[in-house]
Amino acid sequence: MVVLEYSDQDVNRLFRALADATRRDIVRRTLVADVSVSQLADSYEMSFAAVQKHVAVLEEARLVTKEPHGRERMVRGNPDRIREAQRLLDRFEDLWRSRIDRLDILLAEDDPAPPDT
Amino acid sequence: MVVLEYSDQDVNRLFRALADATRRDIVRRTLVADVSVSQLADSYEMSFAAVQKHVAVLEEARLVTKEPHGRERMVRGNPDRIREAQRLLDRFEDLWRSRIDRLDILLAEDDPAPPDT
DNA sequence: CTCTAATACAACCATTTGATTGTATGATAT
DNA sequence: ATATCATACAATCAAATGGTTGTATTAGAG
Repeated sequence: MVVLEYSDQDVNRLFRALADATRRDIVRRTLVADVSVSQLADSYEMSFAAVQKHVAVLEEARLVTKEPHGRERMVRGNPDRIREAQRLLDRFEDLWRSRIDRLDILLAEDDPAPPDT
Repeated sequence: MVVLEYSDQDVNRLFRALADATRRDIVRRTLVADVSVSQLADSYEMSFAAVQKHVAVLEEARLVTKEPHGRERMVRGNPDRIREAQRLLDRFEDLWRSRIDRLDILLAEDDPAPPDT
């Protein structure tokens, strides 16, 4: 099994990009269907340039890709990157479970019968 | 089934807290075992106050809790909150899948036989 | 009781972030 | 050919972030 490794910077960018409501909304919309930057800009109460920057942050985080289509850029959500984020969180859960497991072993050891007699 | 709702602010804090390598490391360590703030501070190349602030950010995000134990505060990772983050990401995946499903329906409709004759 | 270790908290500072406006460029439609 | 729409990008700015040092408080050790 291939365990992909991520740099701290990379993971920082990923979670940072998700830490903004407008950006999360952009990701949602572009997972459902391809949308141009200007279509996105129409939806939010901020300047075109501001939306453009949010898209750029998402692109750096690889949560979306942009594809030129004539004079507009279609923004496409990247489901793989969402899954990568999920896998990163899975590792945290694994740590927690390993703690519980070790605790169980300890309890099993000194409660009913001493092990390995 | 209960669908919990989160405010944008709450989700922002959650992902923001995860967007820092030191903080992620603190979460990992405190999921594995309870650790005091000063024990944590010893591990990182920064001041005690800086580590204290990171713990505060994690606490605000509810990724850890602090429990007084004598003169020290034990920091404990909160696995439930990790799971909440995972569930938020699941919803993004759901959107993607719904897109695929709709696409499949479209393809099924006009390819082999027209539906509903 | 006194000293010290662990924490809390305020003030400060540099950098980053999230937004703005303005200007430039490229593709389309008329 | 030209006007316009979609985008890119620079400069600017206020607020938030991530770090520092210094001071105060509190609990435990000697």
